[in-house]
Amino acid sequence: MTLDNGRSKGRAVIAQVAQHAGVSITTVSHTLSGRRHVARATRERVLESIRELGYRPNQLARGLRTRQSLTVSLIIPDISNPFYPSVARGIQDVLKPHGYYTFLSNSDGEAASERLLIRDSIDRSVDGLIVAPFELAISDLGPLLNPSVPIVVIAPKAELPSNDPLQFDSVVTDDRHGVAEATRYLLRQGHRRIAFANGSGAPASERLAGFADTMRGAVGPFSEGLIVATAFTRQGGIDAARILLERQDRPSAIVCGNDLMAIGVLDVAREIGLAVPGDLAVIGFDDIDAAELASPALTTVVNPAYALGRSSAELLLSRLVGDYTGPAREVVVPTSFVIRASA
Amino acid sequence: MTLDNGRSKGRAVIAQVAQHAGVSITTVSHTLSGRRHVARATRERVLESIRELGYRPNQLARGLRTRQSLTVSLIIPDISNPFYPSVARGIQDVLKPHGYYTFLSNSDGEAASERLLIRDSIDRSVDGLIVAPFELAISDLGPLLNPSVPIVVIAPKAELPSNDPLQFDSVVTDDRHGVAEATRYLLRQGHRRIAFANGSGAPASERLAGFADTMRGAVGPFSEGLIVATAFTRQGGIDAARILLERQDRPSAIVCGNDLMAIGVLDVAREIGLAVPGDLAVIGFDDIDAAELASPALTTVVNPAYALGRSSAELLLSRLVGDYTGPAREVVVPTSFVIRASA
DNA sequence: ATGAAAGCGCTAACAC
DNA sequence: GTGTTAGCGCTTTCAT
Repeated sequence: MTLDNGRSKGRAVIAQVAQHAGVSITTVSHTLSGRRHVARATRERVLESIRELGYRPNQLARGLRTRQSLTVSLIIPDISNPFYPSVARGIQDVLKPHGYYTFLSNSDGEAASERLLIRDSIDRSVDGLIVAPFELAISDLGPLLNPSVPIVVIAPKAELPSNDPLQFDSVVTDDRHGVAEATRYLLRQGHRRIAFANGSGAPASERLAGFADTMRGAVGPFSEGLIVATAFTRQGGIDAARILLERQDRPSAIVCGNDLMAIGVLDVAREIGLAVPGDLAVIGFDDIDAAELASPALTTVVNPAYALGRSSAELLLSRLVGDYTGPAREVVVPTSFVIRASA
Repeated sequence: MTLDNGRSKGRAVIAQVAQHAGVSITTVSHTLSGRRHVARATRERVLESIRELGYRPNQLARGLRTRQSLTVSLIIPDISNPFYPSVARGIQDVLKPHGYYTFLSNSDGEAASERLLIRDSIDRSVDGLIVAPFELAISDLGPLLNPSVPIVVIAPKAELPSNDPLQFDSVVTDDRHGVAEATRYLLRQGHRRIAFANGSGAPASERLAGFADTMRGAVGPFSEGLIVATAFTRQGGIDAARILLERQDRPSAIVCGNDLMAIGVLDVAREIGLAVPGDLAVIGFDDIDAAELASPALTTVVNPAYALGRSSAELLLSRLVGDYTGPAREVVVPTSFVIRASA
């Protein structure tokens, strides 16, 4: 017998429903999908069988057949970094209502890992990808995307050579502008010896540029020693602060690559007895929840994580549901600047 | 022609590899899986074809056939709640090395949503589930799990009627004990009017019990008014504090259902000019990153999120790889108590 | 208004 | 050591 009917245990499959209702598999399929008319009486009967058997369609099988898995993959550096949960939430809030499930993977910012995760995701037939690359250059993405699955990248607004066109949909924040605004604020307060505590990876360069551009414009060439790069973590901030604050001519203000680093800077300021903002002004980036909680509360550039998530998902969705097939788009999500107590 | 060969675009499939290498599909499959010996020369040829065509097996098809999707579903209330990212990270850190991908879904703590997500996950043929139920009672899970897919629940240690046995693998924290410890600490400091600001949902009852038990033991029956239940959020803490601190005989200490609430309590203490811990001692629960950052830094019960994640994934994994098929297990992850500045 | 049958891309008996 | 073939559970031509 070809049909494993009467399998009393386990999930019912479509063939059992068909037999139970006395119709063909095709008819069951169509009463479910509504893609073809089914006589009222037949439909009722099928529906009743479905209920009785507790039938639920197997999405794997469906996906194999339709080439649509209703699945999306989100690849970020680390969900433990408080910036990303909101991004993830924003994405899911727009995707879930459309029936998409989301794979979440942490790349730890390693290029090899990012590459692997993209490949693996595609192997799993995801319908789309949202990637926040950290080490991987955007130009590296192309070759990985052989079968053209839509991807949107979340990144700092890139200073891309204007000759090569946008390759992928992307949602970007104007990190450069955000840091510039923060730096100008400090300048206006009269600070002149301002340092920049940077992390590494994708977000680092634009943030640095925003700082360096502004400083050069205002005070001319400035000491290289005022720029130090560690990591985008609290410890990174601690390390950077130790270096910066040991200088004989220590800075009166430090702009940080992100809030986590700023919190680290606050740690060492407290440790060595520097009053913030009296002796040292500190500015962060991101505006994670903890920024407001730090003492003093962090003055920071807000990186709208949730909005970033939503926008990227909307971009992706427009391709998934097929109402957009045009060239790559870039949506810029504006940053803003929030003045609290640390500067 | 049955075989869609020469499809110059898109992904190569196994049949193309087979043809290119001049072998059968079976042989390709076996050189990949290693589940049957393939002559060295043949294998080399196949491998070369695979490389040349850039072939990658379709995991959906594989999953359909093998009934193993290498996929796990994680259902939590909200990834934006700072407690959960570490849980998620812990899970992924143990699952990913074994090839499992993780679906992440937010239930927002609604029973209907939790139920739906479990069903949908199963429809997608996940190999296992990890659920942190908020509204859904554990006993509600049974019916949803018709085809026995392994599930592990992350929950506060339940006071289950000792007659009915454990139904599912679970990893629990001894919330009751944790809160009791915190309460005893306050008692030892001489506090007598101690209030409890609770949230709602699964974690609420055990935490309350830990408080109430201890209080009754120490000071006898105490005013019901000292217990208020709002929500496990910062705003919930604010609401609770307003109620509690308006009393003519306001408490000298408040134990909170979680850190977010404690932070909210701190907000109103500051607002109405109460010194913490001088005028009011505050204790939280969870020890999220922000707890240390709050001012004053929160004295709190540490709920080891990352360990919870790891343990639950290990429990699940033991069933997935099939070396455990016994009865449901419960692993208790101990809480600890960290004394900082708020109490 | 409904069915038969082909096949999505793969694995695994069952041959030889 | 390798190939043939029958599915996994579904959707979708193509018939009638």
